[in-house]
Amino acid sequence: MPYDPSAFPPFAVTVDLVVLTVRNHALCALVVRRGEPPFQGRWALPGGFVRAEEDLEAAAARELKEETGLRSHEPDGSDAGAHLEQLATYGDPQRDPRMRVVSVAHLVLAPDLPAPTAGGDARSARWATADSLLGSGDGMAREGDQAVPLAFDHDRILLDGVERARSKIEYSSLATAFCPPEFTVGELRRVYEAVWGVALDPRNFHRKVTGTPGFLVPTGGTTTRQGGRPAQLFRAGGATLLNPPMLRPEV
Amino acid sequence: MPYDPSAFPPFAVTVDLVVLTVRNHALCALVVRRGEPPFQGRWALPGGFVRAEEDLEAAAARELKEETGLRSHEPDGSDAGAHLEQLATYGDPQRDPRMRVVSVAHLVLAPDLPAPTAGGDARSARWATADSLLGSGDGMAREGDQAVPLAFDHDRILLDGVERARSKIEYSSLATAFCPPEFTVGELRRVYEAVWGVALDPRNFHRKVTGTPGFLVPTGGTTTRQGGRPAQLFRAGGATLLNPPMLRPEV
DNA sequence: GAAATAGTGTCTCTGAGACAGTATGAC
DNA sequence: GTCATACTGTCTCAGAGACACTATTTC
Repeated sequence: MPYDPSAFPPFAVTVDLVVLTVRNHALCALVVRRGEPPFQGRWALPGGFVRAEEDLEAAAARELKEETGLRSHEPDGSDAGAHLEQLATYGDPQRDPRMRVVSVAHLVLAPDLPAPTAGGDARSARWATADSLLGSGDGMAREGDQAVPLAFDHDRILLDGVERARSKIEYSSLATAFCPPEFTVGELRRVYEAVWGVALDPRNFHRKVTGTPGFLVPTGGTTTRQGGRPAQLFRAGGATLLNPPMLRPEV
Repeated sequence: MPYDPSAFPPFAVTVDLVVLTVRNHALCALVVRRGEPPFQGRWALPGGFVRAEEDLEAAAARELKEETGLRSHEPDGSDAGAHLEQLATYGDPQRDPRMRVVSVAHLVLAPDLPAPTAGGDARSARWATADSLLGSGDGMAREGDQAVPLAFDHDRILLDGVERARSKIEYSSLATAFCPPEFTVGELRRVYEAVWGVALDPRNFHRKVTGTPGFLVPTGGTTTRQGGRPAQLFRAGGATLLNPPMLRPEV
């Protein structure tokens, strides 16, 4: 097939967002209720069309802002914005019943937030635990007792996003993206426990994270917001790749 | 922006391929010479348009077949095809000077092959070492003594593909995708050495790979094609994730 | 015989996990 | 005081890396 720009099939390109946070010791994802067909009334991942002169990452950052008010991280690392990275691209010809849509999914990791602000085209938005959305592996989202799958192929996209997050906090410092700017070792441990769904030994965890160079930087302050003995406050250090990595138990 | 399929910007969607192999103890990538503008006469990654009713992975497999004659791996793992996986998607509005093109890059890992068959729209195709294409980090492809960058943003795509391959053989059994169906421990070690650009201790490597469950399965045969004492032949075992992982030195 | 590659044994050091014990707050 | 959490120390075991040594081929 010659590379002929005048004869290409028409595609729509969208971005979809897997926005994850940790709330109440559980990994949660942001879902919005669809206001129009297809899948009207069903829950879906936030997202929308890429504009004609817009980069993919810019489109993802714009949708994130519109749906949650969150800013994404600046490349210089200067702000407290959420982490945003490209996840994967989904282009099954049948994934949207109306037309050919290729969606570039992005993964967003954010600290715990107030209730989401439903903006733009979303009738409503909410945080749902990843477990309830992914069900027992049957791809059904639980709403009350009713099992309803997410719209389009968003179950698959969410699963890929959750798995990316679970593996990436092993060898990178990304778990700090789920924490506020200052946090304790115990709070960071609860992030790992929520994302992996396991219990970790607090003593070994403490020794490990404080001993990994560049992971945590003490800020000097302390807090007792978890009760018990005051805990040192830390912020994320400059390291992005952890060496040695954090190991997920029972792999 | 409402999800309105009748008002979307026009996009072209392509697949580009980072096809890697190991030849003469060096990691090599497949490049094709462009026959038309833009970037006429320059080297580029193989690729082409996604067809109207074609899945992204199917388009990548089709382009691979057209440009190299290689079949990609069937999902049931029954054949000896090359490994193919999605890499990332590149959609800078300026990446193609003619129009808005979003390219879904795929990574292909293949055993050493005869000279590539230039098919379809490629004037010619060749294997070039990753080092020569990536230069000293300056993004220039060497041809003789002349430094010529790859077309479009293919330098960036190639770099991402090489980095994916380098990291993925650490924790998966994908290094066997560079080997013929039956291979020796020494041949597998030379794959790691070529991809990582390091020297590994043959004795520790042997103990490690033969001790990792599910990585290698002895076929019973032996070969002396490397000279010296006859070496056992192995084929890839069922394991895809290695536990414990192979560790890249000096990280 | 020399040279080359394959494969085993053994030592040391690092780090993960188990878990005892101490420190410091709220009540 | 009790309770909860933070933090430190110590033990054991697995595995990575260094490297001596043996095995089996070609020349």
